[in-house]
Parts: sequence; C-alpha cells; structure tokens
Amino acid sequence: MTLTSASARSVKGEKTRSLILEKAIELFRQRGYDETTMRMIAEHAGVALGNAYYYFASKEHLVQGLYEQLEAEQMDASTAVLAREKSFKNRLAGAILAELTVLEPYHRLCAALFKHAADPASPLSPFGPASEPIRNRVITSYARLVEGAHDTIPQDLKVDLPQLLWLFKMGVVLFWIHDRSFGRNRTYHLVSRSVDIIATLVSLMSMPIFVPVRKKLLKLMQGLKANPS
Amino acid sequence: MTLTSASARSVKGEKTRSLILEKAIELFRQRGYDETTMRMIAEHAGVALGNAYYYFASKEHLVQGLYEQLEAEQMDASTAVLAREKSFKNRLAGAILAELTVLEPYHRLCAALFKHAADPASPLSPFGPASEPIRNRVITSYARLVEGAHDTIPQDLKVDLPQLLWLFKMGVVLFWIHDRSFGRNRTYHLVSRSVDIIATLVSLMSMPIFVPVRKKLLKLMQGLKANPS
DNA sequence: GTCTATAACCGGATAGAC
DNA sequence: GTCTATCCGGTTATAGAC
Repeated sequence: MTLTSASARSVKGEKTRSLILEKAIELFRQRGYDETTMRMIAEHAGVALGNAYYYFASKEHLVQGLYEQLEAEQMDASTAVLAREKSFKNRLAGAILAELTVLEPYHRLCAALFKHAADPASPLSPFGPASEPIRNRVITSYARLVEGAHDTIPQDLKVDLPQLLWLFKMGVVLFWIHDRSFGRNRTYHLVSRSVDIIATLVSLMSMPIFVPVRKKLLKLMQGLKANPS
Repeated sequence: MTLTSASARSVKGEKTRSLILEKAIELFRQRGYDETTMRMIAEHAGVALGNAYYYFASKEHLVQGLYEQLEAEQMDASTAVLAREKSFKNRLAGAILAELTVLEPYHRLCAALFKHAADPASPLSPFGPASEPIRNRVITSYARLVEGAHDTIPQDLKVDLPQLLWLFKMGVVLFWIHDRSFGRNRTYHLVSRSVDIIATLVSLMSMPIFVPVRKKLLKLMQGLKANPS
C-alpha cells in the first residue's frame, strides 16, 4: 500500500505548513503586515521562499489562518457574555465589546489587512463566497443573541435581525479600525450610544404602525438572498 | 526678473503633469488598475519612468484626479434630479441612482480601487482627513436634498440626516462594488427598497414617541464630531 | 532651482530542476 | 515537497540638463 508513505508525506507537509503559518502570524504581530516579507517568513520557518509559496498561494492566504483563530476567540468571548446578560441591549453591547477586546491586540494588523478584506476579488473579503462559512457562524451567534433575549421582539423581525446585527458589527469594526483616539474611546462611545438606539428601535418595532416597515424590511432581505450573487 | 522663466518652466511642468494624469486615467479605464504599470503610463505619456514619480508620489496619487472628476460628475447628475423631484423618497432614490449611473463605466476600476480606499493609512480613504473637502461637498449636497424635500421632517433630525445619508450612500456603493448581477439589478433593488424604508422611518420620526430616539441620535452624532479623530 | 533620464533596489510571485 | 534562479512592477537614488 502506498497509503502509508502518502500519509507520512502529508503529515510532514502538514508540519511544514503549520510551522510557516505560525511564524508568519508571529512576524505579522511583531512587525506588521507590510513590514513582514515572504522572505523573512520563509527564513524564520527554515524553508526556502518558493517552498512557502508551495503551501500558501499568496501572502494574503497566510492571513486566513489568523482570521479563523480570531473569529473563534471572538465567539468564545461573546458566548461568555451571552450566558450572563439577558436584556437585548446588554447582550448586544456586551457581545460587541467582548469581540472588540479580542481584536484589540491586533488593531494595527487589522487596519493593514482591511484593505485586502475590502477587495471584492480577494478571498479575504467578508462579503465574498470564500468567507461564507465564517460569516454564517457569526450570524448564527447573533441569532442566539436575539433568541436568548428576554425582550419582546416581533417574530418576523427576529428572522432578519441577526444579519442586520452582523452588518452593524462590520460597521463598528470599520469605525474601530479608523479610531486613533486614546483608549479607543470614540469606538466605545459609538457602541454604547448606537446599541441604545438600536434597542429602542427594536422595542418600538412591536407597535402596530411598524407592521408595514417590518414587511418591507423582510421583503428587502429576502430579495437580497434570492437573486444570485 | 526670473519670474518669466520660472513661470515658463512651471507651465511646461503643468503640461507634463496633466499629460501623465490623462494617459494614466485612459489606461486605467482600458486595462484596469493592476494591469496598468507605471512604466506603461510613462511610456504612453512619452516621459521616463522616474519623471512620472517626479509629478506623482505614487500610483495611488494618480487616482485622486479621477476621484475628483467623478465626484463633480456625480454632483451634477444628482443636482439635475433634485431640480425636478420634490418628495424626499424620490429625491433620495433619484440622486443615488443618478450617482451610480455616473460610476457605472468605472465599476471594474472602482472595485480595484476600493481596497486602497479602505486602508485608513491611504489618502484615498473616504473617511480620512485628506478627503474631507470632497466628503463635505457631498454631505452638503445631501443637505440640499433634505432641505428641498416637501416632506415633514423634524428639525433636529434634519441636522444629522445628511451625514447619515452619506453613510447610506457609502454602504450602497460597497454593495454595488460587490454586485456582479446582470444589469446591476441587485443594487437597484436594494436602493429602491431601502430608500422606501428610510423614507417611511423618516416620516414616522415626527411622532412624539420618537423624541427620545431623536435625542439619542443627536447626542451620538455630536459625540462623534466633538472628540478628536 | 526646475525638470528629466538612467540605473538600480526591493519584495511578491513563478518556473523548473532535483 | 523542496530548492535555486528569475521575472516583474512599484519605488528610490542620483546624476545631470535646462
């Protein structure tokens, strides 16, 4: 059987691969993205430049590992918050603040990476098909946030709210990336005030006058889902 | 007087400069941003590579001229719409659609440029200080959109609405950039439906129950303006 | 002091030998 | 699966021309 040697090879390959990724993340954190060269990464991992490209198609692809790691950490942090907070407002504010706390050590790096994320052609784009698994996981966690809230939320709104909150989170992160204020105070102000407004609007949404708005919202979101991307 | 020779030189320089810019935009449109090299631009303009860098600090700087040109065209297009539409809903939908129509021939280019715009460090970032003049012009045009609408809009909301609409426009453009649907249909659906919702919400905002929400919104926006960026 | 040209540098990416 | 050699393009250094 060639299976043994094949799997042996792939084990060795997996080792090299993770070593390269590990060193890359280490260097990205220490020196920033642009200041870290592929040659550096290869050297630190003890492999040739070309070999790094055998495992990772581009420098950007090296980042995806970091992305998934950060997403998992953010999920853990927000889950802990959701276990103790019961009001919609506190759940939303708490979850987002917890997520930002996870990202904080990577602020500089995130800013450098954001440009790649914004490129529709890049696999790192949070809106693209390649990041759908991550995106769905995050939206699901916002669905739990909504579902576990002790507030009165109209059933039809509950369907779309998780996606809208994900969008809101993206906006907050965009703001956070540009935020150069001391202690990231501007971002924290934005979060507390805008969450307050969102929570108030959500509670008002139960009123009868809002039925047409809710219907329109539902139709909008369904329309976006239906058509091909 | 050295003035004559000095100004003669600067006239010649200005000529070279605009020639390079013109050829750059031409090539960007024909071939896209990444596929256009600085060497190509220099060659088409009939100057040496280093000379292009004498006039433009980087490839990105060549884009800024295009930006301002597109902004002016968008302004003209939306102004024409505002002259004939009187309802807030039609003014908003019309203005945004007119602006998108201006951008349409540059869709591919805009997508390629967006990654640079998203980088907080880039002067092309629509949120950065370098693009404040452009940003203010656009927000002012949205203020005219609001001011000229025949709808009942609470006075305090009128203050912030232009900036919020600018933000909405940015979101629409982001969606449009990612939109690969035939005839950009997904974007047009998004615009018509979301403008409908915004208009409905704005009209509801006159109701007394919304006073607290409006106050919170005002405070949020003022807080963002107050703190240093 | 304003402008132009040539020759490099640097880093991401690729080709192809082993 | 790993290496070496090379390409390619943005950017810079610098020498000199007007």
